[in-house]
Amino acid sequence: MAGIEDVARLAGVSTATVSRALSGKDVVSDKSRAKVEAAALELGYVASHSAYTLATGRNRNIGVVMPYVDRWFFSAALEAIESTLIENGYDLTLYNLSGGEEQRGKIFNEFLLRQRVDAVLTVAVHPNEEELEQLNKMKKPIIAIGGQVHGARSLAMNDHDAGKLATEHLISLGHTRIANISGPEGSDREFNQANKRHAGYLDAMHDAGIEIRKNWLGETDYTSPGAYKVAKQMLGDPKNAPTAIFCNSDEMGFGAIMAARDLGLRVPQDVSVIGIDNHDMSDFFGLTTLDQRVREQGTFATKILLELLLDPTLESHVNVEEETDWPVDLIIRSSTARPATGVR
Amino acid sequence: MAGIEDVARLAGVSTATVSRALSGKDVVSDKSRAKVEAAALELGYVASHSAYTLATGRNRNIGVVMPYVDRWFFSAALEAIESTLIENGYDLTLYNLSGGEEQRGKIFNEFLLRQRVDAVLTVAVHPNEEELEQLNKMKKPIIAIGGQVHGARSLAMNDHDAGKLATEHLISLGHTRIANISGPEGSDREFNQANKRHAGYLDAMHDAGIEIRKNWLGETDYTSPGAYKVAKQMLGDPKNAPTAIFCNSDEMGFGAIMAARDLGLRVPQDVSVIGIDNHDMSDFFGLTTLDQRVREQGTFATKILLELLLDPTLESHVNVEEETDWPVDLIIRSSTARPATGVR
DNA sequence: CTGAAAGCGCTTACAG
DNA sequence: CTGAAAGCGCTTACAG
Repeated sequence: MAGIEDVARLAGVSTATVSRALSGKDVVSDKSRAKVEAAALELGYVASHSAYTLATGRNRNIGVVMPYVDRWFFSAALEAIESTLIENGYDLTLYNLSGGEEQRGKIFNEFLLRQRVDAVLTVAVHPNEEELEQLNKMKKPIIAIGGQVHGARSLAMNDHDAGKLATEHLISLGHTRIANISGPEGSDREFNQANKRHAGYLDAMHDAGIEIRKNWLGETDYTSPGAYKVAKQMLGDPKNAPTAIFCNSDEMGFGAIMAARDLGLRVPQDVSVIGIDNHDMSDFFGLTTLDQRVREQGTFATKILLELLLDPTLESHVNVEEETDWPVDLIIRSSTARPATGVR
Repeated sequence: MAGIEDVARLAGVSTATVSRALSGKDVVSDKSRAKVEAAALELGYVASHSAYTLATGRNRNIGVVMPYVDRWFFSAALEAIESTLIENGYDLTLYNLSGGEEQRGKIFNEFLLRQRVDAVLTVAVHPNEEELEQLNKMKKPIIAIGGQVHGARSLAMNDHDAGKLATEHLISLGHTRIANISGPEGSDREFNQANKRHAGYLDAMHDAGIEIRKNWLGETDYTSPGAYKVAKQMLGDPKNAPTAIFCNSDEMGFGAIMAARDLGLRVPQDVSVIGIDNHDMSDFFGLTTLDQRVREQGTFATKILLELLLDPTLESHVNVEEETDWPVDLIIRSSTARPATGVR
């Protein structure tokens, strides 16, 4: 590999001039610049990144931390983040927390401290105080999407309001027998959005003066098979079957739709189903949902981070608490409709 | 951030001793080691990575290149690769090619040449000769999964044989009216496994002496909605409807199953469906498939790469062509069965 | 077993 | 506009 010395020699200038000409952010005569560019091209010169980093303290690299990468929300966010970074000349170093506590500790106490990243973007990860402090000590800005982080910038939809809105959609259609399939409580790997969405459901029902029956409250993991099982139980109940189900996520919604079908119930004539996410498969299932535009969320957060890194006064406000509510769009498809009158 | 000098001062030794004690691969007296470790712990010292890299030429970082990250196969592979790397103290830098030719050029001609990665793992990406040569010039080993790469190590299932096996499963059940839904030809972003799987289907049919009708040959992108549309056309044909469909991927299989159901056909009584992948949702759909154990593939390839990097004689055989066939398992679920006799 | 010092390959005040 | 040189923070022959 050709080094800066080789280029300097071939161009007949000093390494300082090569550096200045190639970086473009310092004054160099047109003649020198041309010579340097020609030499660099001829030698196929690309500046060594570690030397650049050691000299400048800048990495042009962002660390992305997420609890999973093989689930839709996370991979979609990752795709958008990565594309935005590449466009801006940045690398992306991926850390996933799927390896349990030990792996998590390694990532926060070792990997992120090697000064390999200029900033950290977390997706639905809740760093604890100690972890946050580590990052703060290094003066690395952090931004979170998919959930709020205390003491840092974050960008997320309002889970409570989303749960409420989804439920209100069903109520406005005339449903009163509305169930909710919610997620597991307090997992370490994720924000507890399950409870918030569920709370929104409870509020909407309360505001509408609807009493909730016990069998309308389902809980399972965020998967289709989980929701399938729960929905079948709910819908098969001879006395208390709901006419509509609000699922905490679209993947759960798919399960509910399949459960209804397998019971011979028509969606939406017999059962309405609404989810949250706007998963890539939701259109295929005809699932009404709240679009949280996860890719845009990823792009937006990345751009904020990139701008932050350009700010020369960053030092003074590396991490400030700043919660931005990310708006959601209600997308009506073919899985929700007025309940059949008088039936069931 | 504390540097090596701070640790040396606190421990009362030279920086050389600190380096040796912490790396553990050189002889240091127990006493010195203890002092150094205590000092490092007290100061929260973590070696700067760029300095390490500049001094040693090693990055402890692997570049992973894939055409998508938000599709199941890729995100599942990524998850496995990342976990394996973290366990071994390596970072993962992600490059996705979704931004088109320009982005691809940037990645191969700039990012990968910054000497930021020790090796490259490609997933279903076919570097062209020029790209491969660049990588070779840098003496960076490359390993590919999800498709063969000429001039490098690769690990992939045999797409032709997989297509043949899937078709033979249907034939062995007694089907003769077997359709294939294949992928689009020659996409730049992927290996052309579509044609290979399709060729396997053709061979199996030929070997069994079954003549193929024109409407049994479907082609669409690798998605559920695409396959749904194609399958509906096939199954609705009053004269030539198949009794079984081999789909090039599981996601296509989901579409075919849904299409059959929407036509009032029962799976597998009226129509059998088989896919390839063993997608996370396949169990839920009851889809018979060929499991290509993508996560294991990712882990396996990563370990090969890691071992390669430990080999002191690597220089002499950085990239040699070495194609390993990755075995697949036929997983029979509830979407395939003998055709109903005499019906239709 | 240990330390002084060179060197990795850049960038950037500093001086001209 | 340009060059000589210091410096970024490590590792590792080399000598003792």
